[in-house]
Amino acid sequence: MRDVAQHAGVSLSTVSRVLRGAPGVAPQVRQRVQDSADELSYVVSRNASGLVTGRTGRVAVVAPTLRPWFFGGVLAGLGDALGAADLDMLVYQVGEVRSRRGWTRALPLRRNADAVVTVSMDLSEEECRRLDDVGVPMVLTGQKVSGRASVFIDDREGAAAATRHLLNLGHTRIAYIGSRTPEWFSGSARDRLAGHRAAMAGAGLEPWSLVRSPDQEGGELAMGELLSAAEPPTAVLAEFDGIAMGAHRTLRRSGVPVPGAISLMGFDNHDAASVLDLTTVDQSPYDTGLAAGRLAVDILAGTARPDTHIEMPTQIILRHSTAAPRGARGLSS
Amino acid sequence: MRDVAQHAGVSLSTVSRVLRGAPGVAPQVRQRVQDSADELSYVVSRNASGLVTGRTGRVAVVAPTLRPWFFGGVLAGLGDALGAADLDMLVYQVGEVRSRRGWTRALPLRRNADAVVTVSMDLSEEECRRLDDVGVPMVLTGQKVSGRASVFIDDREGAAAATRHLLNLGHTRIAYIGSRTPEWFSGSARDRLAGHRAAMAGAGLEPWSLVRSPDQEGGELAMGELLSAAEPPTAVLAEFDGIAMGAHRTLRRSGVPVPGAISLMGFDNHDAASVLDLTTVDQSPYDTGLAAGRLAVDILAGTARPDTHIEMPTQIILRHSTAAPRGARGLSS
DNA sequence: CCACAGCATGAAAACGTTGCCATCAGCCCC
DNA sequence: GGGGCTGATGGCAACGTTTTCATGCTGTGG
Repeated sequence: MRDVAQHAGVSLSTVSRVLRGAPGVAPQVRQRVQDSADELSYVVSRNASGLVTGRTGRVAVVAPTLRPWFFGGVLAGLGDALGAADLDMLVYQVGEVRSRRGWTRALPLRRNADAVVTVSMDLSEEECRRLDDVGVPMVLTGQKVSGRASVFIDDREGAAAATRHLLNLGHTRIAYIGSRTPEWFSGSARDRLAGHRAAMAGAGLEPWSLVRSPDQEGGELAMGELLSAAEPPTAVLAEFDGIAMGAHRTLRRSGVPVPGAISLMGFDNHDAASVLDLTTVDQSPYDTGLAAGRLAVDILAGTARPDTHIEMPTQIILRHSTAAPRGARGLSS
Repeated sequence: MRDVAQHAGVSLSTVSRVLRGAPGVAPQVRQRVQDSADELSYVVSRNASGLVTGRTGRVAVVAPTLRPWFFGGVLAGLGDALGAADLDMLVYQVGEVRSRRGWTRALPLRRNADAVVTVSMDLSEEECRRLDDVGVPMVLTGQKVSGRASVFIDDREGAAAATRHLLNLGHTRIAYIGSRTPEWFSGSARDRLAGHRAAMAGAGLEPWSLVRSPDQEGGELAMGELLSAAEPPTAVLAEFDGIAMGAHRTLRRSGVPVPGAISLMGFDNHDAASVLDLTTVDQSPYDTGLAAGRLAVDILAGTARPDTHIEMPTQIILRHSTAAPRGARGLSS
């Protein structure tokens, strides 16, 4: 910066003003400084400016993992929203050791980010409070916590709608394949199961749910089990597309026609759902990320309240993996 | 930090030494300072320390987009590798406007990151040179540029091996579906096509390749075209799994059995490839990211040369979408 | 018993910016 | 024509660290 000042023949203060776009600089001088900066291809160090302003120009994004397709979409949305506000995006993967190191890892954020966005972290109340200690605004995605900025979908209603779709087609023997890890039953897994159960209860039917590992294999195994039941289901709703894909695989291998003998439905609208012609509940991770990013920006700007809740829409995507059960003549009503 | 010093009853210097793990502090004092820091849940500001050391503790990751599954894997690997070295990961999406803003966006990195990792950016020589101006070490992934640290797979050989697999099964009418956007023919697209052509030439066969848009739809359309040829192919190799999935969809809709009538092969081992039982060429984006992250760390530490090349392995994953053509009795030899 | 080495510790400068205050010039109005 | 106002500009302290250098203390060898 000193070099630029010298090159333009002005003081440090003036260069700083120009580069910050602050007022109080003659247009002519402003231009000259701008040119000098460009010529020396100079950019301000966020480090130094952050030191004095207290703002870092960075937003931390915390996710349990980055591998699944879902997170790429969210990150893309976040990146676009934050980039538009000239904020940089710091990405942290806290991994499965969250219970032990989770809050420790949160600390490095302390004065190194202006805001924190969590992605599908499924934080407990206590963890939320611990993050509050970091002292920066926080936006949660994938979960809804009262009093805190959240961007989420209505998992409960999504699963209920999916179930109603199957019910309306005339199915009565409907099974649900859910997931949980040995130590973790995620909030969205809980909500989807609850939504399914509520819809079943609404139709006066007994729920029939299996819980397996949250991956394709879980779906494969669960479907195998369902196929060997005394009276197999005529429709299956999976907690998410990955499970549905596993189930689909078992069905294909067993020669069970979909939707001929069994209707299959997923949740999330995974990239590959269209390949399998899988009926599913669509949600857009990109839009979720975009909304969360914008919310973070607005909270920082003071134009949004730090307890804003944004519900993202879900929508049933009808493809060809669901149909009326054999022998039915249409809507059950 | 001052608070910690006061709390522990020592000077700022000592606190700094302890927190940096620098030698020259009595074990007893070290412990006391550590405890104070923990109690006040204090962490150093990377901003301030970077200001004086010149190191930012951050590595910038630049990708054209973050949406596709591939990038999530790379980011996960990078995050793990960088996190292990206590480096933070800054993620930038430069988008499709790369031609215009590409080098402009590179500038903000100037003194805000210790190293730059590009992911599948397919940089030209000139763009590389422009990035050199940033003045920090740079690691390229998804492309091989001599004289610069690169992590890549051998796309050419992967495609050649895939082609040989089909040849060995006895196929002779093999089509290749490649991709390009109106303005962009990526390096890996070029290499895979070249590898396929070389293998075909090695077998004394004429290549038969189509080029479409780089998505499922491109695959669907191309497959439609192939099916209406005078003599359709008995095997199809797609540049990547997304295209193969599109092709698979067309085949399914047309009632063409796979691999009964047509063998289909992809590239990349997409999450969903296993669902379709698609034979494909495996590469691990996670491992690529991990290797690139470690390489960046090593270059920063001075233990790796900044022109190191790392070739990641590819491997053919045999599933059930490829088989000998009808009427063949086995290996062609 | 003295000199000196070696180690633990503290003091202060420096890093690159911003923000406040002072200065200065030009202008308007009385 | 002078006083006060406005707007442009420069000087300087401060931000929170690291790093260098100085200082004091302890133990050791001559």
